[in-house]
Amino acid sequence: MSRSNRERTEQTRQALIDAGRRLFVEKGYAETATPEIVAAARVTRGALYHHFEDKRALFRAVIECEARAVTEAIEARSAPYAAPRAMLIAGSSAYFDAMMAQGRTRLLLIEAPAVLGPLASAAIDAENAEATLRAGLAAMLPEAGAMLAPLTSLLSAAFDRAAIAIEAGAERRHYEQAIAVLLDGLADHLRR
Amino acid sequence: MSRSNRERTEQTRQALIDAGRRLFVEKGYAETATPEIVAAARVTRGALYHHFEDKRALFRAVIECEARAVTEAIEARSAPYAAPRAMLIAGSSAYFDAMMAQGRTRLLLIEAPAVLGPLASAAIDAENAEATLRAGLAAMLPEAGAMLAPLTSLLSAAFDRAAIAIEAGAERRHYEQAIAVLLDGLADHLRR
DNA sequence: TTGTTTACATACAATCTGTATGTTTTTCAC
DNA sequence: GTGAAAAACATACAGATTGTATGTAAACAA
Repeated sequence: MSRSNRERTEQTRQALIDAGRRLFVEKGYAETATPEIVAAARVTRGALYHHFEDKRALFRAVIECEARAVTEAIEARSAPYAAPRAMLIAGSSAYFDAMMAQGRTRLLLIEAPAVLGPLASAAIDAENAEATLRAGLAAMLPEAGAMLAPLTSLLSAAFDRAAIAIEAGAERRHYEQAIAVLLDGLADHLRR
Repeated sequence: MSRSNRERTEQTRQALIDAGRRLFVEKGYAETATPEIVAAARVTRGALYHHFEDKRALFRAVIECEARAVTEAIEARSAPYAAPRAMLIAGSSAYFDAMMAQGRTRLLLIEAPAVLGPLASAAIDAENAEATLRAGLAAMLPEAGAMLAPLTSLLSAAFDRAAIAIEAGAERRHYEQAIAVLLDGLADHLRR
């Protein structure tokens, strides 16, 4: 059975990304060795280094994949709503759901900033989940003005921390309430 | 010149912590090799592994040192005030000042969670800077009730993100304003 | 069909980590 | 003060890892 080059590449890359994801989640980036990854993906290290510049590049591919998945989940669930506040509530709920996928908080919020650097990691976030939040806040808080960007950033951090806490076993309801209080307080306060 | 064992230990440990700090800040934990650290500290690897169980233990010592320094700075600057809100404002300003020490955001907020794990890292925070914040919030928001812990956690995350953004070049004033708005909104909102 | 490019496979060099095993100072009991 | 014991290193080593260099086979293009 002969595969075209495009097929081979696609399948090999995907196998590496899948295996990498599993192992990075399970043991973290630093403790996962490339021989282990390629064994799980049923390829050789030669294939890995042919398709990715180095181990970090594979990790980056995994991260971009995950970030995209989260964004899509959020947008799908907040799209049905028109009112800014309803969109934000639905979006935040979708965010928490999406982040419950095995190990996502670890990958996106803990490992990625350390491995890719805070700037690269922030850039990936900014063009994904954070973009949705920013749009929602802009609609809900037209009076925010120059503070929109900082507020988006701070609230995004709050969401992230909540996701980590929930994954660590905290009561999700409490954190969703706290987020809602934060948002409503903001809306109240800026409206004067 | 003969040193007592206590002196020897103290000096060697400190030299390792200082050198480690410098290199971990400069190149990150993963890219810093122990031969490099001991060379900078003018000791041998034998000394390193005599005083610390492994490379991670040295890193943990560095982190605990930094976290303590931040806490002390915050407490020193918020102690003079009595009113909760004034304490929080002074404390947050002190926090940003303290976090401007070269590389502290990288060490405490980026590397530590990845190297020590989010739980260990959170535990260190909880008994340091976050404890002060929690006390301040409890005084400022007596009606928070069961939401005090989650709110503390979320606001702490906001502070951290702000520190990272400021280190990355963002306008500090904007972020301090945004934090103030968040806090005041919270106070407003919970007061009904 | 044949030359070239792509997609791997294998072998290798350079490091790095933690450990095991020496050696030299302190310390402590007498 | 001295000798034993423990602490504080120093050195050597085993195992493992990363990225690269080089070799091969399969697809593609002319």
